[in-house]
Amino acid sequence: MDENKRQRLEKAGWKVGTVAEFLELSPSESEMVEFKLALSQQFKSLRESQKISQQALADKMQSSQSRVAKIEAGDSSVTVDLILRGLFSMGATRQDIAQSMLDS
Amino acid sequence: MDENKRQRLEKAGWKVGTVAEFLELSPSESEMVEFKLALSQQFKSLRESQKISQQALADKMQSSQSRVAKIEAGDSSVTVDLILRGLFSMGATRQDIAQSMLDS
DNA sequence: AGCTAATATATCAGATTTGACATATTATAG
DNA sequence: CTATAATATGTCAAATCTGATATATTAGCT
Repeated sequence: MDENKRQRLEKAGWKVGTVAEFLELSPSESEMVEFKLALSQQFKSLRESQKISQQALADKMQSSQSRVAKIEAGDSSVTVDLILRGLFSMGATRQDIAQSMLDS
Repeated sequence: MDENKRQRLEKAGWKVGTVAEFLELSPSESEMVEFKLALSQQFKSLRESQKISQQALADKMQSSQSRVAKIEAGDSSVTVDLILRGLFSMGATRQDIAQSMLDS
């Protein structure tokens, strides 16, 4: 956001800041959120590249379609463990995951 | 394990196989275990390199000394999320973690 | 338009994980 | 050896996460 816009918004009574500030996340909490989001995105693109439905993937990873949808939606009720389980179930390797973390 | 030893052990009535086979882990489960172990090790060496006690780290990451010990012991009751929380609390970056995953 | 597969969203009981705590064991220093 | 700090291990109630289920919404097709 440019400085002009920020000043206009603040003059109009809006609190302006980062998402992390708004949610009152500590630095390490922010990192966690970003990390999880990066994994979610890798998860979604990997599934799409394999052209399988959420249901098919759910079966493969022994979960449910709704959980897969939540993973891809970045739902806060999803753990990194579950996302990783999915990635590995799709055949991703440790290297794939590390590489994608470096890229994103 | 070399083939000779395997044959001797099997003759003696021992089941011989990988840890994964013994624990009846699917390939993706094995990957998860390895992944977690790699993170645990990074966690432990990072803490030791920073020369802080488990208790001090527990305070920093808002956990408890016993949980930190369990993380470093590779206890199965520990999630990747918790390990990551610790790593980020110690100042590790996404890049640090990815890099260490590639190395290990 | 309709039809249908795919995806999203909400809820919840059961399962798992957590921090806290107690206590045991192991280092490390004097 | 004896303190004592650090680490390990076990337990458990409370918090969190999960798969299942139902249902809503969207996408793709004729």
